Amino acid sequence: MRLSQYLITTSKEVPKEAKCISHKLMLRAGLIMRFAAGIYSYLPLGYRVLAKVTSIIEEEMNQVGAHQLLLPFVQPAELWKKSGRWGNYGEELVRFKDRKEADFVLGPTHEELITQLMKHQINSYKRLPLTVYQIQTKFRDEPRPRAGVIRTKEFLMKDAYSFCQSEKEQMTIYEKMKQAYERIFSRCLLNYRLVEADTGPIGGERSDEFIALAPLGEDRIVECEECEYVAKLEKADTGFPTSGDRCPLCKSKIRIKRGIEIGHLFWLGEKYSRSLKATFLDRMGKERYFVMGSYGIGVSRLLAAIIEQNHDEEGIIWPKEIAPFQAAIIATSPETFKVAQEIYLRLRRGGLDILWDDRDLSPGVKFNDADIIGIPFKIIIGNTFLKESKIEIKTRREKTTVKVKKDVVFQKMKELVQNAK
RNA sequence: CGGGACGUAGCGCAGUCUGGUCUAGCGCGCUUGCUUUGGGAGCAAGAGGUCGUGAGUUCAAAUCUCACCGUCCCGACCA
Repeated sequence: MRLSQYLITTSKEVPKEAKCISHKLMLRAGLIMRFAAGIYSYLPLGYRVLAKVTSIIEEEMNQVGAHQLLLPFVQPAELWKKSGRWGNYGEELVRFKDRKEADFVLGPTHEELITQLMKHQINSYKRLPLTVYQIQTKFRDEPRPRAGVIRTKEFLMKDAYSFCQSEKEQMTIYEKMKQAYERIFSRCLLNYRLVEADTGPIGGERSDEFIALAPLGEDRIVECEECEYVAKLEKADTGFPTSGDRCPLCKSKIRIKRGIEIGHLFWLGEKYSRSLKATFLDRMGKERYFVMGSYGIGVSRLLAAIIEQNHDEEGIIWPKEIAPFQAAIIATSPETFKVAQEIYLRLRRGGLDILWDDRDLSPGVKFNDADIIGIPFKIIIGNTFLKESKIEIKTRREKTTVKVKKDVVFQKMKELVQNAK
């Protein structure tokens, strides 16, 4: 991509609305723009990052045999009345009437719809177990959106639903999904904890949450300094502990930490299949309710969590799998413009995703832009090239530099990208 | 929804207390030209504002009063 032809607007100054690091950096790097409280659009650069995260999630979901589909965002209220959530989901549920005065909701989650879908699609145990997922915009009319993209009214979510014939089968899926989540969050370079949680308005019998550690997080967890013990603050075995209290398991000191909820697993059991009368015929020809699970990842929120844990003074430091571009090419003098172009074309032909900063600006501006955006490598063609015929490659995260000859830049870049975090 | 802060150019701010000097100013960014080119360059010339909205007080309102709208923070609530 030629930067001069791309929609990128970075900023030295921070809009005063932003208080937390990820929000500031997302605005400064020009990833998002706010239209109302908790309502954001993603600019091309932000969308690229969102797409990278999305594709990691898709890979891992497909890996565990989940099938991607797309449910409607606008949902008939009828199903919500059947499940009982029309009455008890609360004001977060946006309701409206169409021109014929029929009730609808904007989907905050999709248990009702997917259950209804499966009720019609599956009627034999031979087709089970089955897991499906979608990546889609959700709407929840939050009383107080906050911290940029961490709590918004409209957000991108991956929601998966599993349908099984028994609790035992459901347990297997639940575990597989948990492992898939662990791989997803590791690929995002997130430091997270897995804790048991409340089921909330989704309901069901148990739930587990993935919490990315971050000081601005809304969730509090209790963690032992020595042993494995970790729990949500409100579910801790010792009432309402404070830092320095004793671990209920090993009596060492515990710590309170804050974090952002990035993923949630729900053991739904028959909650929705019963209320929507979704059944299949088992081996004995007997009608049975599906045993269900649902599994969410806040995709847009993930970006904020990743930035909270991967940044420095200069800006974002994207993990290589998430970076909008793998490298930025920067020519620091007019004489090296042609060489930069040549390298850009070479690397692009080789399949690397490159941002060529071909703007007529001073080098400092280009360095700073590449840094705030968080591009993992800067390929610098300037004085060093004119003097030593060498091209420099600087690593964003480790801040190291290597110098290479022009004709091996592609090879070296492939190697660096391969080994990068 | 309770408590607090804020709203002046695309962004960051000054001016508001004590009304007139404001035909509203500064920095960044933007446009044009020339010079520059290794960590946010220099000079020159420019463009850009219903001072959140509405009503009121006054000879006179960015400035005072009231109402409303919007934004952010803390809390409650929630994924």
